[in-house]
Amino acid sequence: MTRPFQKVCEQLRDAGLRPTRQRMALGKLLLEGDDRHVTAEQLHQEVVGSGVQVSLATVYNTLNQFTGAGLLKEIVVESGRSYFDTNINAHHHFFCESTGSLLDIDAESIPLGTIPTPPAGTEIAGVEVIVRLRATK
Amino acid sequence: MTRPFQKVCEQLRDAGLRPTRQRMALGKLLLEGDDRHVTAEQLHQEVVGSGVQVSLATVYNTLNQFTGAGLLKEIVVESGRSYFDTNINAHHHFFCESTGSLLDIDAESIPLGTIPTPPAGTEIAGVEVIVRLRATK
DNA sequence: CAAATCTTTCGAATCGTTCTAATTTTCATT
DNA sequence: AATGAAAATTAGAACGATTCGAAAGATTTG
Repeated sequence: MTRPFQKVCEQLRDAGLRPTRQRMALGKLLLEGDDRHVTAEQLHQEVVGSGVQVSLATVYNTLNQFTGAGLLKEIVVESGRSYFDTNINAHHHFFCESTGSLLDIDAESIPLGTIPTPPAGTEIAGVEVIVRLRATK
Repeated sequence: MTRPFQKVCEQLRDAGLRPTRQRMALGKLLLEGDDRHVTAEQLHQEVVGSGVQVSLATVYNTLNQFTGAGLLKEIVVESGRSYFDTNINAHHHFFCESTGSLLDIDAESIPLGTIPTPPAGTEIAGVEVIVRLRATK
């Protein structure tokens, strides 16, 4: 690849987001490479550690914009803390409360029967399974 | 029933919690009657409205103690807000993001296949399914 | 019934996150 | 390349949900 970050740049443009330095830096961390689960705080430390000056507010803004654009998924497993998942395919999670770590489970690994009909006036937006783990003694 | 709140009182004692005025007031609201989904803030307004002076901190403490004792289940569906469910049987939820309302789904209504084996050193503490709803236009 | 201990309580502090308003950057047009 | 307008970034304040620590209260023991 001659232009290594062209893909990230295009993803941003396609989402209607200008490829600013800050967004590119975050995009490189999030949109390339393996699937990850990050918190805003973690990501902020990481991007600053990589030498790019980005405020925490911008990290939050960007995570929310990426999520709105469908580039990320927000995962809520603990009150008071959000995780963002770079795997945007339908899938589920193991969540270990003692370590705070998330692990993907392929959607096919947990076959779901028919979901009951939702209340009138609503439709299903998504189904997520959280398998909570505890450490064995 | 001659002593209407004896049952609540016993539940508290069985859980190793002293039946204080505040806990009894909250217990009456939560442990009798139909299944409910409450936030700490909602419950606080309700108990104060019923004429019993209880601080919000005590509502939080009590909700956490009840949850620890298995009298309640904590449901996390939105970052920054916890719901507490008086239905402690295994079951799942519809969650409507636009109204913030939770609705129980019986465990049997969503048959789950075999759950993948959890990572070494951990065991499954619980499996919860959240069916996210959006309003139909 | 006083001392010692353990529990409960609530105001204040803390946490993660969002808002605000001023500054800086980006980008289309010249 | 310079211009201007729109969009993005920032530090810090503000916010809501939750937890903490010191003090008050209850219970047990001698």
